[in-house]
Amino acid sequence: MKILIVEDDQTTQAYIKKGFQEQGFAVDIAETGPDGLYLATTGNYDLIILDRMLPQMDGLALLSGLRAMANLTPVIILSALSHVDERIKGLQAGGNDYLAKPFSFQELLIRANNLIHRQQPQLATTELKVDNLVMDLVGHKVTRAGIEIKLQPKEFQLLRYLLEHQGQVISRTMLFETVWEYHFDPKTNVIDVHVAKLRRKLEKNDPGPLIHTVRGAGYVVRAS
Amino acid sequence: MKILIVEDDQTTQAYIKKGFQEQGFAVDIAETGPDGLYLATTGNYDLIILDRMLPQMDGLALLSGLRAMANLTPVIILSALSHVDERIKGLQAGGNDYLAKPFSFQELLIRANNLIHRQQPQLATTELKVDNLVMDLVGHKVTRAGIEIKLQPKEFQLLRYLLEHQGQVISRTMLFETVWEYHFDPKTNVIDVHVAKLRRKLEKNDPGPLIHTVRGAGYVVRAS
DNA sequence: ATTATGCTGTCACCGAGTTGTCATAGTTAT
DNA sequence: ATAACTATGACAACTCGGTGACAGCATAAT
Repeated sequence: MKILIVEDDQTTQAYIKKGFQEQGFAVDIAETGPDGLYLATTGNYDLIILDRMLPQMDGLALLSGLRAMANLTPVIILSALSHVDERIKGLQAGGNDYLAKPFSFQELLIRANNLIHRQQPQLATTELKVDNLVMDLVGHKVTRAGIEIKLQPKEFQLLRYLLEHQGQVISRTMLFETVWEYHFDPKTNVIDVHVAKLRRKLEKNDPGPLIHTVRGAGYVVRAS
Repeated sequence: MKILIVEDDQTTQAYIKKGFQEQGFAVDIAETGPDGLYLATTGNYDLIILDRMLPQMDGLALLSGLRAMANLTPVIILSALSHVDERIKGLQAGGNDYLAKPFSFQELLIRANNLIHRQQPQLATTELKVDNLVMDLVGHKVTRAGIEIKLQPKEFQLLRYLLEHQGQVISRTMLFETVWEYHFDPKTNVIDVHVAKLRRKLEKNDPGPLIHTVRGAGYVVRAS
């Protein structure tokens, strides 16, 4: 995945760049409108993040130009101008989304992923740990105290998500969204069932519980 | 934090409601446009989530009506119509954000938090404190002077609400509305009972009282 | 094509954990 | 002193999560 950031402010630029790189994106930068337009038309990007106010050229002019060339790369507009009229102008110029500054990187990332149609950002991590449990994401292997534990795919995904958020209580809603990709309440106890199976496997050789139930809220993974 | 969901589809409605409740929001529901408008104008909400297509009344009509009454509560519009023109219409009618269905709850939550905590995006609180008591909302853990205190779900909710309003006297009516979701006078002393249990747990290791009774009015949390 | 195997989800039941009721005791204000 | 309000212990009712058995599906092997 390759994205282009068109932004003259050094701080913002660095902030976004670093964030996306950590998520495994290839990032190019343009600091001026003309540079941006040139790269955008030649670079074959999956996404363009465009600052509204640029030296030499308004971001929206760049965008209009790009669309005039029938280039349909998704564009997220960043701007300090958050008023409705401005947002409308941004969308009318061909922007796919409009984010007012200051924004959180997490939000930008979600919107970016939405536009790229990517489900799960690539994580930089290759191993997840808690207590004596190790999850090797690359080798798809889980071991506890050195003993390998065979997990089924769903169990693996589930454990992965819980480990990625260890210490946080994860609600069933969150699990349905991310692991099952259900975007409604399915009125079922699949999660409970899978958690039960996971627990049995994880606690077979070492009875220390890792997945804790938080009644009325969800589950947490933590060492204690 | 109190939000209103105006949505006729039962599934979506239940899904969003549950999700927000898990995050500690108080949630009201309206299924029709007129109901929604009535609640929206009288309920003093922090956020309204509005379905675009409602029986009897277009969601946008509701929104226009609301804005015409100078009500500025942030509104997120949900809609199956994702085309730019539709999004523009939504923003023009006074919407603060526009989310196309199907959407993920996490995205909705982020946008909701952004609108509610506009001044400091993404710094939604994750910890509440008073004196030597710390409530970790993400990990669902409560500690006093470093010692963990185990709370039952209702006790947790109750304490959370009190801490979110520390220094303010909270009436039983308010607690019934937000923590118990009773919208009438239930003629019971559940609250007293739960406060008593809470106090016992909180004061087990450090007798300094945190929850103070205000005779005839309710309870306050403060350090002294 | 048929069979075998393994994975995922459904369901019903059980029991632990949680919550509310009530009776009684204690406290405060007038 | 009395009335109104609040605290609390014991218990009953209920709710939610855990679990085993099984069904449906997909994939791989024959």
